[in-house]
Amino acid sequence: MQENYLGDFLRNNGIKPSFQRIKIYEYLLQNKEHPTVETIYNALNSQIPTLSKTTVYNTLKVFIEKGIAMAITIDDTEVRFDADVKVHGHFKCEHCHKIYDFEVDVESISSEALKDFDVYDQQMFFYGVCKVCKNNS
Amino acid sequence: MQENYLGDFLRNNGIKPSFQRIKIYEYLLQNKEHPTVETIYNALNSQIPTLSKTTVYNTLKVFIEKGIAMAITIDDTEVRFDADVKVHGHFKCEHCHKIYDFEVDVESISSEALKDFDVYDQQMFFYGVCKVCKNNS
DNA sequence: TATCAAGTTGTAATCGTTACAAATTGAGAA
DNA sequence: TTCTCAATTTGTAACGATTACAACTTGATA
Repeated sequence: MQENYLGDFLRNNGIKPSFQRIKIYEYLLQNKEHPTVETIYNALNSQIPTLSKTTVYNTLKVFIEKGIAMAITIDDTEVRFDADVKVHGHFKCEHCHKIYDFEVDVESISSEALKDFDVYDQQMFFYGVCKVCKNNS
Repeated sequence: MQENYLGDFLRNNGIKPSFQRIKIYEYLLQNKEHPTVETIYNALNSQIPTLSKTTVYNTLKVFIEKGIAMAITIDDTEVRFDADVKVHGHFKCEHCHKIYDFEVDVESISSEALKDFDVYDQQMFFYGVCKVCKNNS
């Protein structure tokens, strides 16, 4: 998890490993609660005082293009980001607003109706009340 | 599909059936390609010259609260709307930008990880290239 | 050390959405 | 019918996340 390792990882994915890019990717790896641009920017601004929010936007865009991160639009007022790019579902608790990951059996979803379609990406967003909030009410 | 029928339907769902609300709901029923606010507004503005875009926003919000429509945020640059509120998936073709509905076996998705969660809503967004665009390239 | 492309930064612009106050509508009461 | 009041509609202004853009900085290479 050192910067060398991250630098190599970025390079292997066709991304020139600048200091900002390494730090942003490192943040995504260490903070799996699907942070927003705002959250990432605020968290890193203390380490990188010159950081620009535009850089955060640019960098996440590069990560997504290169396939090492993905955007989670589970809430239409904010875009969140996730360094876990394997197919999995997201559950948003409407009470505590926390977002949970959950496993999905990909095969079982692929519908007969899509058999002649090329599917490159899948997003599954569930909404409701999580176990913790259910028990506390 | 007359206005009387729609009026009763809205009333039965706790929505006072104004002229604007009937027309907007009627539009959703007749145009199943998941229109945006902009599209709905432009389409109805000729029939209802005094229509305000705010009314379209307000009305769709009411429809969603009362459960007779849902928002489709398959693309983070535009919110689309659908009067079909039963659980189903949406596929967006990145080539022609058309959005297809597809059936989903709800039971097969509900994950073990969510067994103690209350799930009120489910969205499934798939992205790729549709059959038509595949064959044309 | 010079060069130049790539990356970063800050500001301004964009645009979908929401807030808000005024105008309109419509149902029930008098 | 006319009055009243709450609900609905309307238009404008404000908001805020994101993007455009131009200037500045960085770092690899010659």
